[in-house]
Amino acid sequence: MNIHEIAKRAGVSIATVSRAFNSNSLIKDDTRRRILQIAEELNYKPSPIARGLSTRQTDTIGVILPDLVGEFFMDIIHGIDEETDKSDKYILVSSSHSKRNIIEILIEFLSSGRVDGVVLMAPQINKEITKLVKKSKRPIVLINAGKDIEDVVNFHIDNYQGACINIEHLIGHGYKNIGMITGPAENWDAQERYAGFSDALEKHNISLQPNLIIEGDFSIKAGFYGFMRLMSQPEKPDAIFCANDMMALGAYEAAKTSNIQIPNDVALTGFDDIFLTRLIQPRLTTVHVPVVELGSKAVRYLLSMINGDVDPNTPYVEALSTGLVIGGSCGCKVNSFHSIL
Amino acid sequence: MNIHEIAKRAGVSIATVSRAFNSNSLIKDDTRRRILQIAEELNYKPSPIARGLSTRQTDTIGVILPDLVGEFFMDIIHGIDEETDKSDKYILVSSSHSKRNIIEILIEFLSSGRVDGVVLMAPQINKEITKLVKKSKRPIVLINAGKDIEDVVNFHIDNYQGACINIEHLIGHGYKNIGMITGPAENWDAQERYAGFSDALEKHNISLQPNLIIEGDFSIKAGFYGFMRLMSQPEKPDAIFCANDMMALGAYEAAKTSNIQIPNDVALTGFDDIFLTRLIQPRLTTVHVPVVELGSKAVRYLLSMINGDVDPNTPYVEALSTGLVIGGSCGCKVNSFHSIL
DNA sequence: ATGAAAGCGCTAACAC
DNA sequence: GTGTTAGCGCTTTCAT
Repeated sequence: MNIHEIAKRAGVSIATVSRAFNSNSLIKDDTRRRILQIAEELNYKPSPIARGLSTRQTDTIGVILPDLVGEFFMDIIHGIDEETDKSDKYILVSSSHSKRNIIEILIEFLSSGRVDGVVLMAPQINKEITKLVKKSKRPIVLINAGKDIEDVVNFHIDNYQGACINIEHLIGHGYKNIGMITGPAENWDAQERYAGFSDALEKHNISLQPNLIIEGDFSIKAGFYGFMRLMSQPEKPDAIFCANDMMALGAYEAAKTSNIQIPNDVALTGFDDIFLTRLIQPRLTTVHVPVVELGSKAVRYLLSMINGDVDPNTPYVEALSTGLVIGGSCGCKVNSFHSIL
Repeated sequence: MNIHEIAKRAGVSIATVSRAFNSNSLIKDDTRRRILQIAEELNYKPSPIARGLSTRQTDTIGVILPDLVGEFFMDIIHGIDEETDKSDKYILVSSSHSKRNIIEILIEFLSSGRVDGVVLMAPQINKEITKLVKKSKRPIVLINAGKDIEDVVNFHIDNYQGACINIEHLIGHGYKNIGMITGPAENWDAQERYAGFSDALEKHNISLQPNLIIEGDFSIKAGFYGFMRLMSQPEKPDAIFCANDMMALGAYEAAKTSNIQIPNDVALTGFDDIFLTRLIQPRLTTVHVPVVELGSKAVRYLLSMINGDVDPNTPYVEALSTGLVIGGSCGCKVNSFHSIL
């Protein structure tokens, strides 16, 4: 069942059939209806592949992620799917978890004509990638590329602001000796969260005590041992900010092991708002990160680059701001239990 | 940069260039090398779109899922991605979460020539879907379609067996009054898990006590209230099998609320092996479900249907068997803590 | 072993 | 308004 068949049955040329499906052209309303009618009966839809060959448009968006495990990536995909769904676009998902590396996938996507544009998230955006992005014919939107990447289109979470509100909340509680278990030094999110922490303290004239800063790696384990070390010092912190929720969970375990009460003995906050934090007692006070929205905003922007609503060559950076989820771990009185039922 | 350009530079016809890239044809090894060499230098790759128009092959697999949130779906995608990656195939992911329904997506995928085959998971496979599947020109593999769906290709988790080993383990501990919080009656997984529970009891001559069976809906809430009801009866269970881990978590909360000790006062087991179960104390004894493998096995089979290694019209059903993850909640002595660090 | 040419199904000038 | 026709980039008979 192809365009010729429909043309024959409708007694028109294939061009007319094509016009009937590409609404904008000039074609008598009557003929269009008749053609669409016939097509409907024969269950005919123009082939996107063939159309793609002609128009260089495939109606599909490439999504490249560093990995495919974990809430974060799932939420990104979810956000993208929600948005592409509305515009009848499809998503081609690829991750660089194993042998294939990001660059290769990106090049393949771009040069093959498989996709009209790409949403790209890489563990770290380097020179090579930015060069590729800038000289690409197809639009590309980066996700979480780091806020220093400014000459491209980049949507990212405002980690700095998230850390600030987190710390200011702790300061509001009156804590003075605020410690932090950071993320890995080379990680950009981690750096921003640390910067927010440090600046928030400074802003409120609270001295940052180096011995209350411990470098972690975002793992439960790091949270566990980080907490242990912090609490076994002579000068203990009265509050600890964990750079992510996983480490906060490790800290909870450590607290339980050492019989330390949260928040009475020490307050605790996290970052990410993963599902798990709702289930522990007291519920963790953490920073909500709008990941689904990150995905949908990024792809919405990509779509408007594709259809020409915004100039693909104009750099654009948007930071999605975060919010604080209040649990009991910071010292607030909340009934965390109701939230899960 | 297209095939003509390469042909011109290599001083051959486009047919020869095409042959050079489609290894099987007969072409002088020398010419092939020269052509490939030139293509390499010019960074040329044949367009999959154009090739698709000719061959009706797109090297992409459609993946249709009921939703995109949650560990389960992520793991499925992960498994599929791992496998398609190896074969240089791409995956087009779509979910039917919102307005688009499964049938529409399926039809679109199949009729549009966008994909070479489909991995399909629907909340429930009905007559309409099976009909579509059977008359489809492109191969389709179902996931978790229910074990009664036998005239198609279907990979599913062996829920029955999982429930059996779970219950037999409890029986091994010596429990006699084993209760269950089931899943929703209309859910197929739930039915199988209940059947495994019931048959395991019967097999070991333990009477099933109707008042120890409570219907839940897989939610934390259902687990909470189910546990409460079970434990407030005159004849309490000495062990409770929750049809999924989420309900088990609810049960943990209920136990904590009511000051009931697990496993001393009552043993508890779950099903699914979600990440969370590793973090609670005592760690939950649950059934590990090989979801990643489910995805990769399904797509591997699909790929061999596509390349003709197996007959696409021969029905095939495979049940992936599950394993028991021993935590402390069933009464076993384990140091559950080490497992997370 | 290689080339010529006819598609694959559609779009988009251009012509009428 | 509608038809004709030349591509889009590739594969694949059929010749040679």
